[in-house]
Amino acid sequence: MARSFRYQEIAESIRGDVEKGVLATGALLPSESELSAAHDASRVTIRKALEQLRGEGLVDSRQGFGWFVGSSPIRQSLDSLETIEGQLAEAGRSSERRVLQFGFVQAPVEVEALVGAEVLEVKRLNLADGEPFAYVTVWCKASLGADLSRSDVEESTFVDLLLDRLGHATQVISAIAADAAIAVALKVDEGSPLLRVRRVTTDSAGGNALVSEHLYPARRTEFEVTLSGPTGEPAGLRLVE
Amino acid sequence: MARSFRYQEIAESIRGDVEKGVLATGALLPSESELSAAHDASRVTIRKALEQLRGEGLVDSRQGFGWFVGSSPIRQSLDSLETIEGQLAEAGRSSERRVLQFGFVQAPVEVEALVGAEVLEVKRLNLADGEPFAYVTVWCKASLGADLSRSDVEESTFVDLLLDRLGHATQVISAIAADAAIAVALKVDEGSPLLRVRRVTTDSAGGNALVSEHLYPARRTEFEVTLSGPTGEPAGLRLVE
DNA sequence: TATCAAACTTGTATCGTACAAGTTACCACA
DNA sequence: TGTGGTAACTTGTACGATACAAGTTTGATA
Repeated sequence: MARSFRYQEIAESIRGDVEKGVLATGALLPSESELSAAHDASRVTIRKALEQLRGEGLVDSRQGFGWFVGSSPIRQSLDSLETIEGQLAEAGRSSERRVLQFGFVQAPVEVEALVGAEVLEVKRLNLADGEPFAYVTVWCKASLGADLSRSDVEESTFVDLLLDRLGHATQVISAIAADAAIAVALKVDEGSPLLRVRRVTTDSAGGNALVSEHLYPARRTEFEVTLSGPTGEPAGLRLVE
Repeated sequence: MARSFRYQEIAESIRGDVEKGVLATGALLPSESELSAAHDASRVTIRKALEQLRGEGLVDSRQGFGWFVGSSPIRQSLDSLETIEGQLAEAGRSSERRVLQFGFVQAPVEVEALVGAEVLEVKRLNLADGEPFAYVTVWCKASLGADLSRSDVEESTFVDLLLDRLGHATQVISAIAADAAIAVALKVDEGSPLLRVRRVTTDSAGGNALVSEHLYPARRTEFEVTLSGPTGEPAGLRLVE
């Protein structure tokens, strides 16, 4: 299936050595030059393999010192967790998705500026184990929405449906109080806090394709962010239920 | 000061061409091969320069098509902004920090499990332009907190004070309703939604060092996340005021 | 007009080399 | 005996060349 590259094979080989060998954290690996000779590959390729394993938390290195077995097996599992999107899709697949509204409408002002005046508006309630989990509104650019049916959006996520036509996304996480209609749908008290995620997804050409708003009951939902260093970039972002 | 590399010089040169040239978004750049010949550098170096400019949002590319002037000048400034931590530190430096409580106390149960029974507890109100901006509680492991004075934490952030002794961090973003005491401090109505960030920061050895809770008025604060692809990892996470 | 192939483009894997910068071990000298 | 300098390692990174995969455009041909 997936083409196998030299550096991936080497990464697997090293992973095997590390896992079956003494797995004492801190144990030193052979130097890049030695690995290079042993696997008959250039140092560049060896590094690529090692950095992949570093990404998984299996090994780490210090300049001038060497590569050693990683110290924190907890981070390892944390980092390999899926992102929000993956988890949302997963939750969506394994649970009920109830479409509350489906049709072309005049876009709200703040949406019109992004994807045009006429949009496909879909309001959807996601349930997990029978309990309402998220209240989602998607405004989809008319040209993209033209091919979609109500049962399409009931069965799959927008991301799945349009995967190859979408680019990157920007999310804004905020909190609001539940209004009456949403409180009923999500089975929470009116005025209780909700996590709100507003997302703008671009199409492959760079224009805006989707605007969506996701509302989660705060009592049942949290976002978890892992930062690689005290001042570093987030290494992963996931939805915690 | 900063050593100048070939690819950085080339990036500057291309940036100049793009900015003074026709800045119509979508305008095509010379191909990598042509740039390679023009600057007498290998394609690898040209690519590195172009990818740096892509990181700034100035240019973008499509496989088989070419490099063109970036389409979204807004994203440009967005992406170059600092991460949450940087912004928090920035906000802290340029504004008032009022210490409400400082002392060693018995840790709350959920904190005790992470950093031990006795902790340095600091409650702090951050203000920007005289307005309360965040209500922060930090529980610091006793061994680390022993060296800190009240004026230390009033003048600097914990991250600044302990920078070289801290490792990575995990954040959880959630929403809660304001209780009476916090509503007064943040000048919001009791029961109004707050964004809550709970963070566990490890020390360099991998153990837990700090537990903190940051509360932001939801009406004034949001978190923004940029995703590199529809199902990709978050490329950046920042605090939007 | 519709289709297919050729000639572009970027994307990525691989080889090589050179040098900067951090770490360790050892040897000479006070 | 201790101390300092240096040599010999290590990783980190810049740069070069090449090969091929894969997407896009263009033009020739049926």
